[in-house]
Amino acid sequence: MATNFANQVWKITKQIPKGKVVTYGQIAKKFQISNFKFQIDPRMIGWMLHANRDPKIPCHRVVDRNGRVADNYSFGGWEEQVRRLKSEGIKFIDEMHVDLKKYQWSKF
DNA sequence: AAAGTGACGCATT
DNA sequence: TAATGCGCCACTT
Repeated sequence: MATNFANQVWKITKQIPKGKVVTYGQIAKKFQISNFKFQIDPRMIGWMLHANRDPKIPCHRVVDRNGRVADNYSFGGWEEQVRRLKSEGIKFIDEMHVDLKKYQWSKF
């Protein structure tokens, strides 16, 4: 940990505004247009967050491209992730899907 | 030091 | 429309 790559992931994740979400693909894409010469896979993004499970990082604001939360969420399962998102004002289409049209952070 | 593992995404079948 | 396969690289053991 504390690799350059991990730091970037965390940095980006921390920048996600409250009440917004981003997809793994978005983050991966950002690496492509950034300094990174490597081709970054969406998998690695989630992998980093899961492997490090740092409480300081709002990883509940990261969902997949369908707006679905991670079923293997580290801090108490996906229901905990849903609970956190709801407490930020995010509404859910169904039990596990957020409304990406409304809440996706498109600042990238 | 090497191998296994993985919160995804896209193209193809 | 749903299911399957592959790509890709850091992290853990």
